[in-house]
Amino acid sequence: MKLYNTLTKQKEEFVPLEENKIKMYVCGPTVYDYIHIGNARPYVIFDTIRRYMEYKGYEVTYVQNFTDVDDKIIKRANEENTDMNTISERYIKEALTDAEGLNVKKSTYNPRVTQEMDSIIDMIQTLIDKGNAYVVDGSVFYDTKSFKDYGKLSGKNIDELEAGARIKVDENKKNPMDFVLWKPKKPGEPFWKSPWGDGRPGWHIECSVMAKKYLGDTIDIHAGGEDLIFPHHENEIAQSEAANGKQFARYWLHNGFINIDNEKMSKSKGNFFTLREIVSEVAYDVIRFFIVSGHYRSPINFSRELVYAAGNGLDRIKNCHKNISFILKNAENKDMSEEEKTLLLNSDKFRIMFETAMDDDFNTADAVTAVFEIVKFANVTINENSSKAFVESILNELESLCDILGIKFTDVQADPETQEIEALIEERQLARKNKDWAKADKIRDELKQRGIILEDTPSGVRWSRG
RNA sequence: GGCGACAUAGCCAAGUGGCUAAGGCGUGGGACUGCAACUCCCUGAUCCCCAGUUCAAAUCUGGGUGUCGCCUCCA
Repeated sequence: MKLYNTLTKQKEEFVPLEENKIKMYVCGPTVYDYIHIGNARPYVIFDTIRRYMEYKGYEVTYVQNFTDVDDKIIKRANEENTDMNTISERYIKEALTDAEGLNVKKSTYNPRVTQEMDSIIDMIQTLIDKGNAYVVDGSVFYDTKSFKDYGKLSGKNIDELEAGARIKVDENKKNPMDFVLWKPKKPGEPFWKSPWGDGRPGWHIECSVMAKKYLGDTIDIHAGGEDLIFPHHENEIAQSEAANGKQFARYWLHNGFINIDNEKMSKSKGNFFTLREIVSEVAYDVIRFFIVSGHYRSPINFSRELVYAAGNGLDRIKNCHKNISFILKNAENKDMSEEEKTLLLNSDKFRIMFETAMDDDFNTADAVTAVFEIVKFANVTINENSSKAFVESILNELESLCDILGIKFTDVQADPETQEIEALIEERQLARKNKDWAKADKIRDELKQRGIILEDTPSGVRWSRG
């Protein structure tokens, strides 16, 4: 398994620290609103990577934080005349709902900044003790000059950064590139007690702390959006490696951005969408399929047209699953024919194709192609005369690979409505037998009004909720 | 200004030296169907431009053009 490591800027063979175990940390959202469409990409991509690693037999400890202390959350709380916790609780819940909708597996841990204050204060104190941080008037700053590897992830040179610094310089800083670890409280804002006075932590320290607490000093994989490379991840390295005296993360993975109609999504451009807004028009699984259809490091463009095209492609996969599931129900329990045995032997190539793609830096676009190849294979080879064992085998293969990509298939469950629908289908079949096309079409149209799609096949009527 | 990414069919998107350049969406034609739907068959590329390296280049090198990102606590 090879993956592209931002730290070394090349694809490397993946070797975990501990055999068969993977410690993975993914930077999570700041919970001041519903997660946006851009947040959906790391959710889906790193979940897919996790699923693939688990499929390969690794035991993955997956940590994704929630940033629940932040200016934006405080601002939102003030706007709604409530407190920060109310806002963050609400949007953590909503983010988890969206994650579930996207079929993202639950994290092993979802730590929150507000619940890790003691550990945060401890690490800041360690940095001060080691001479990597300094206190000025209730603020604590990281001294970037004290960490000789500063810039190794982003490829930036600290002197050039200073020369080109466009940020307004805090006069308390020794150095423009120094960043805040602890900031003093402001009137009306939430605060915690610390040795340097009441205040709250800076943004970067939280991830260093939570990664250490839940995964240890050195972790296998640290992931997030590409915009986090600098300064967030660069600063995490500076904090963790200075405090712990060990390498922080062995592999750094970064996903590319989602653009909207070829433009960067931003509130000022008015092209900012929450996932919830999108989902009112396009299903979660279509969004997920859209995301895995491209390579995770490339930018992808989001537009109505492209998402609908992805939805059509996904329908092709779902139709295949529906069709062969339907055939399986009535398939004869007989020995596989010689032809089927030969075909089945050949079908191994799809799994190999899939794994080859995923082993090469998680090339989900090619993995999707492998799925389409199975779909084609199934559509061509499976029919009403196929043996049960053969159909079952292909179905399992399809489900297994789709599961890694997080594509799930919902069965038509037996419910109170089902009986009625099936009675109507019976009635229509009778009408068709009598060549009463008008009546048959009327029933089909009525069911369609209710979102029920009928399809006549050689082995009976197949129906589904559209 | 500093650092970096990308440019493949109408659209999306793999492929990083070597058979006829994957796959999907869409278009058009055909088969199947009572009509549909699903499905199947057929249909598509001077690989941004120029020069170079090589027996061989979409793939490597140089130059050009174009698009974009980070350097602003935005994934």
